[in-house]
Amino acid sequence: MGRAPCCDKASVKKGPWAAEEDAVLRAYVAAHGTGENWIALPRKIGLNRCGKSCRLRWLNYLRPNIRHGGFTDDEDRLICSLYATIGSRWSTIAAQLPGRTDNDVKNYWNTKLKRRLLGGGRRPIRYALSQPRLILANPTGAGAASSALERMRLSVQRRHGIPQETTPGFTFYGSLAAPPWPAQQSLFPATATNYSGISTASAYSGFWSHIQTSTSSYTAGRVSVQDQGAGWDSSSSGGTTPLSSSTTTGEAAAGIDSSSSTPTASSVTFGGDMEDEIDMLLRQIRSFEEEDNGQLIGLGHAAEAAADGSAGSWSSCSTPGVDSVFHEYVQQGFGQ
DNA sequence: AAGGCTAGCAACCGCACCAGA
DNA sequence: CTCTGGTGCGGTTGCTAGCCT
Repeated sequence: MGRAPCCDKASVKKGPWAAEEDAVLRAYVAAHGTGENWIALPRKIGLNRCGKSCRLRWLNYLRPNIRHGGFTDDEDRLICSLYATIGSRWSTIAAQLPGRTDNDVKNYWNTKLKRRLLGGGRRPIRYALSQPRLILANPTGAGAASSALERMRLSVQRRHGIPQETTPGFTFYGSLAAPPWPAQQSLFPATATNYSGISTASAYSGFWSHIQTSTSSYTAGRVSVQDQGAGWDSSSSGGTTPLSSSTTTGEAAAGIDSSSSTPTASSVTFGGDMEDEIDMLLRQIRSFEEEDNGQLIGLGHAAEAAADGSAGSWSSCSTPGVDSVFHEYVQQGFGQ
């Protein structure tokens, strides 16, 4: 049984807001604030709009100190870094950018940054790329090379010298001879959920769960990671993987259209709690930064550099201060 | 000049979370 | 404890201006 709609969709006005509507909403919020019920607000002020639409209009457009467009290089880098770290948590990313809204950041990422860094996308690029595009050696499916996820994954694979798997799917995780981060070093006091209870496999899958667009096939794969990761201790991570399960089909790596499902909070978390997750992410960041300061593992030839630039290298968008951003994020109560 | 195509962006949709009844 | 309704969030869609052929 579905829940009742918040308003009568058939009777409320949709589409672009008129200047008069903006003025009415702005005047009301200026006088009464936003503490009241958004659902009841439009009726109260005589707007034939859905309450959610009013809220969205206010947050994304009418709110004071909103900035539109003109993203700076620093903002670009911060968005890239945070996206690489926490995935598509646009509200969290936007919280680090004063005056920016999650919608703005999301649109900016989807229309500019993603294309710039990863190439490809829903719509073809008309302009020439400054660097050659990476051609996947393993085009297992029609969309394999165009998947942003795959590009990110390949980027990290290259960074860590992980050979491309001929088997599609999540075997990437299992192919790690050793986790790419230092030994466990929790930033948090002991909690009910002990970090040591989480395998490197599930930790890594947790990291990727933030970057991966949520597809139905991926969700199936992730579930298998969770289910099986519990029994996969670090001592077994160098060998065969429990991830090459029947749920990881070629589709999982083939760049399935992300429109097939709506990601949810529960679908982007893993078997640990929030603190575990943040802890793991911080170590991941540190690991990347240590690599940047030292030598890249297993990348010895010039072709990699060219490929890196075209397929989405973290180094091209990492921000030195991302660690502090995350500390701040944690201190602020995980962005709340 | 006109039609087609694309990028950019505003807005909508649907789901999950959470608080209060 | 369960249910209900409001809110927040991320993904997707649709519109429009501008560019290209």
